[in-house]
Amino acid sequence: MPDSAVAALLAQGRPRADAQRNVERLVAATREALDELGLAVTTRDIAQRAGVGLGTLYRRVPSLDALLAAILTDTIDEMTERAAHALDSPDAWQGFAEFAESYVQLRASSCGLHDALSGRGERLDLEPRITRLRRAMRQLVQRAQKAGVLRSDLDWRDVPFALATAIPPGHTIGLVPGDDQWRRNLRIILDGLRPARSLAPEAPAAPAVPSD
Amino acid sequence: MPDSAVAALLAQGRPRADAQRNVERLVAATREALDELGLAVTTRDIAQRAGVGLGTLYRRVPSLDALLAAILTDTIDEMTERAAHALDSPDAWQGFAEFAESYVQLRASSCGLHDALSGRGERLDLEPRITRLRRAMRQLVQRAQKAGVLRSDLDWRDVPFALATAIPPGHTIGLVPGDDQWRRNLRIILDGLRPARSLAPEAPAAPAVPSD
DNA sequence: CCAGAAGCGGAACAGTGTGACCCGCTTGGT
DNA sequence: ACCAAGCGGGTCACACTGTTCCGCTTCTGG
Repeated sequence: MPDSAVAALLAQGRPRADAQRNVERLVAATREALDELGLAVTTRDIAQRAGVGLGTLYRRVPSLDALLAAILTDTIDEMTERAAHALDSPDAWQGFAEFAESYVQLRASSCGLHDALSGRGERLDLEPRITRLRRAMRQLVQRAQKAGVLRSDLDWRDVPFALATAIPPGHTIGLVPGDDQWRRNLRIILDGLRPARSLAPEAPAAPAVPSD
Repeated sequence: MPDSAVAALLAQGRPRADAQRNVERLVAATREALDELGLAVTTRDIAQRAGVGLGTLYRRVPSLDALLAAILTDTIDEMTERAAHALDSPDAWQGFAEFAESYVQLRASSCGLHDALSGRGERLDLEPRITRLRRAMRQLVQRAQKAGVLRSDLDWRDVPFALATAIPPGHTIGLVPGDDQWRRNLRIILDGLRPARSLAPEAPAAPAVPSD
């Protein structure tokens, strides 16, 4: 039930057909704007994307924050479900890695979710849902550590941090991240999370290449 | 000459002693506020920290942006100098790793620098200085790759991205990052950047631990 | 087809926070 | 002791926000 919060927010008797259509547009537009703009979305951003006036937005929705909170609640709950599902995987590493991929992908593709999970947006009161997600991720990480497929010299909390940081923070030193930069970062991070593999020799190659 | 831009901005004949003192306070306060608040600093933040009125700020400084740009220019130039210095290290990996550590540390400890290098703050026209830093980092990375001490299956640009992402973006799923979280992340990332070390067996341990 | 209720758009409002300016008072240096 | 240089912070103009309101339009049931 990944849409339950939004459904609850917009519950109403029997709206007119055009009103129903506008509500759907509004929700879609909000998701879109939230993805692109993060928690800095404004009512005008949303109304414009939906091709709708401000009055229409406020007809169905008590406030902007209530709308954002409902959408984010559903998104977070969906992540939690995925984490719980990953616990069922027979392979502890594969379960973890697959979850990590979809977790990072979702965070990378939605600034709004990223903002919410990064502690911005306390005004939305999402802590209870975030707590559920955190617990599920903890189980996933600790299972992998106990199975010996994830470094045990780390606190489990280091793993969520490492995953969260796979998302590029905008540009970097003038370089524009590709849409798949999160995947490239995640590859490095997942490699770094595997148990120490003979800790490569300090300097196996030539000491320095003065050329260039 | 890491203070040249600030010095140039504030150049003046022979200010009165109290005026000179206030300018110094102002610069120190701006650095501090920039570290804590990032590019969102306001004139009031700065004046208050300096224990000075707004009028005093505008006496010496043409605009807030000019002040921020001068300070950030000097900070970026200092990073560039460190990168250039690291190129002199006889050990390509050590030179790279040491630079990486101070680079990430500086970004982690100064929101303002992090903002600037993350592409926020185009209004400040820092591109020329950022370009110099980027070039220096490229040399450092490619030297390490040629020396065989850094994975060669990565584009050099992936490395700045990986380093930039070591900085935790605020909280994560409700967990508060410690002051040294960047160091923990960096450790994972640096391990992931070393050449493939026998790519650990897929699942060396028990398939799953249903306990917990 | 039509009446009237439901719905609509967007101008308007109130609040906040910003950078920048100015001017009556204070202070340092000669 | 004089007075220019310097100071503080009240003030202005503006940008932008969430929300409300109301005259007009559109849907729908009979």
